[in-house]
Amino acid sequence: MTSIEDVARRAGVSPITVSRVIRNHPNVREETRDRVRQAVSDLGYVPNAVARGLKQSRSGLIALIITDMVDPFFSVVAHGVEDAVRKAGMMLVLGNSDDELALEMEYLRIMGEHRVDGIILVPTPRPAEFSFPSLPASLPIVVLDRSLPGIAADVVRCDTASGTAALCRHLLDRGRRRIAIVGGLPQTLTWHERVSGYQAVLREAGLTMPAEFVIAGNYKADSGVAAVQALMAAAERPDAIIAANAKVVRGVLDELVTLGFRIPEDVAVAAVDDPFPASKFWPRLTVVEQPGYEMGKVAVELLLRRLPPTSSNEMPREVIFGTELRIGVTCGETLAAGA
Amino acid sequence: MTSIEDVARRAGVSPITVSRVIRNHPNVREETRDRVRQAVSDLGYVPNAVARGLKQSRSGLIALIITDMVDPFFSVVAHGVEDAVRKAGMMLVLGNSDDELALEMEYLRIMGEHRVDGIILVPTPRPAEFSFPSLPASLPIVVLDRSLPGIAADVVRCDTASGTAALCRHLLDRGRRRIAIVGGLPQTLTWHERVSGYQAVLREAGLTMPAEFVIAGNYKADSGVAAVQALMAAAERPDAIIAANAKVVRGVLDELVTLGFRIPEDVAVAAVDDPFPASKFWPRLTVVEQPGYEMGKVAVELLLRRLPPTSSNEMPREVIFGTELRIGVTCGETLAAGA
DNA sequence: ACGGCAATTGACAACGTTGTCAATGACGCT
DNA sequence: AGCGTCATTGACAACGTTGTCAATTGCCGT
Repeated sequence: MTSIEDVARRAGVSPITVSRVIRNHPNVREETRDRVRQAVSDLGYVPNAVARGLKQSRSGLIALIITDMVDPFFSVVAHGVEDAVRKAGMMLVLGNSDDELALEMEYLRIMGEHRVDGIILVPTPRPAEFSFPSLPASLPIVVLDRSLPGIAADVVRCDTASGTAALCRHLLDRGRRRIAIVGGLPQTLTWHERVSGYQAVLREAGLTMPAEFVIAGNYKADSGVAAVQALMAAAERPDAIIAANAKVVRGVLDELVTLGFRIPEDVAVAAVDDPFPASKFWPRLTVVEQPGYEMGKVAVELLLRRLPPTSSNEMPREVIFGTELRIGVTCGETLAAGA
Repeated sequence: MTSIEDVARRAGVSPITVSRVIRNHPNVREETRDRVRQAVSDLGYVPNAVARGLKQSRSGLIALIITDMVDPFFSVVAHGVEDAVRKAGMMLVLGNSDDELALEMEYLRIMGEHRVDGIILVPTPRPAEFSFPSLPASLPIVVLDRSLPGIAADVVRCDTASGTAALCRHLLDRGRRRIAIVGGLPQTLTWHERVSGYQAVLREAGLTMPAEFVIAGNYKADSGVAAVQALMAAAERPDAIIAANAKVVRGVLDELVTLGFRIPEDVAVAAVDDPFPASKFWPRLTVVEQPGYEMGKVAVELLLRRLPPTSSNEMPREVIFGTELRIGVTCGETLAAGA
């Protein structure tokens, strides 16, 4: 591999001068600059960011660890992160934890070893006593979408409690009276929020649902399938189902169709996150949308503030976004009140 | 940052011995090994992969450059790549070119500078005379999904010609006689393939479509919207539309609904790629699916073969996958033959 | 002509790791 | 006892870059 020294030799200057030309330092004579540029191009020299990273103790890498890169929500988040990282002149390193703690730990370790300059993490739930792997001290972390108690980190998330509440109110408005909520991963902040939003609205409306109408899962399609099977096999069936995210709603819809139920005549379906984002689609689901792209972008901005040379030591900051209700056709016409 | 030397000092050994312990070299006495491990843990030492990378001339990074990370197909491809890369003990660096040549070039440059060990590239179309940016020599590249003439690289792609042909035949079977195909990016191999599959079947069936029934685009939703507007404003409307990918079909469906057309009564809709993968969904689109996950996985395998120490110098290899037709409800009942 | 200043260029060392080779000691074999 | 072999450990240098500081040059004003 040709190095800066080869270029220097060819241009008849010292390696340092080559380095200056590459980094556009002002103090190089125009003529020297040209000579170096010529040598660079003659030799096909490509600067070595690894060596530079070693010398400067900054790798130029930003890590993103998400739980499910195929989930439309996280895929949009990742896009927001990618754009912002690139605009900052850095590179994105992506890890998919699949909501497995061991994998997340593995990634944190590897990324620490690679000296990424910062980490954006969607943490998977962990036992309270669980300790963080040894990371390079002062490696800034931004927690995204969920919470991670005991770590002093900036947080970016979305108020899905009020979003779910809006969904729930919409269903009540449409005359639904037996509403279930399904599919979120227990011990995640996001599932907890969604359930509280749901419960708050029902309490407000003076309604009580059977405990079996709240069914946790794993935020994946099979949770939706299993939940529908359980719900529709019971004596008292729901007339509406709120799915906890875009993948769960897929399972819910699938299984309802498979079992022969009509949507929305028999059961209304709504979801947090849009399985088919930014589209009116046909036929359109009723959903609340989180601003995933923005969330990713802001996470990067928070991270960059913590980086040298401007590295700020402010208190951790929490940025909370709102959601947007998008009404589709899966919640049906108004039914006669009272189920 | 604590370094291997600090650990060595604390354990009363030389840095090399610490290095051996970390890398599990066999030739270290058990007692020494323990002492070093203790020191590592006492000091919270994290090995520096940047320094190691510099010394060994391998970064442990694999780069993936895709054209649209939010597209369901590429998002699944990326997942396949991520899994395989992790299992190989490396890290994934992700770039999104947005089908812009300048961005792709920028990424290739940065990734070259970072000395990634290999690149998986979905190339965006480029003028024939366009030259590749100067990359470190011998940096292996695998071309994914499309083609990149003039580069000796392994290729992984999918035979969407036959897939599109199957879709087209299915539509003919259902009685459709005026079939349009829309939305692919001109000059991409994939769009070219899809159009040829379509044309081959029509030729076979002795049918001729107006030239306006083939409408290129940019593989994004707005291509679908624009195509529908053009098609449905014409005197002779199609009775079926094949969308070139998952995002285009979204635009197609949206715009058809917006304009008041019924699916499939007025127009059948089919697509290459599933906007909502691995689901029976409701209501189900008729699509041909590409095995994105497998494609990503195989791309990594091809790349790894080219890496030291086993680095193979075999001729470039091309792996071509097949597609699977999944029949949904958007192609409707059989119509009377003859439009 | 001379001191002072800015522009330009370079020497040296260091970032943290590991490949190569050598040194040391222990052990078994003849 | 003398030899070779193996396990264990370390010294040195190098990977490619850049921060720090110093040296050189040219030019200005007085």
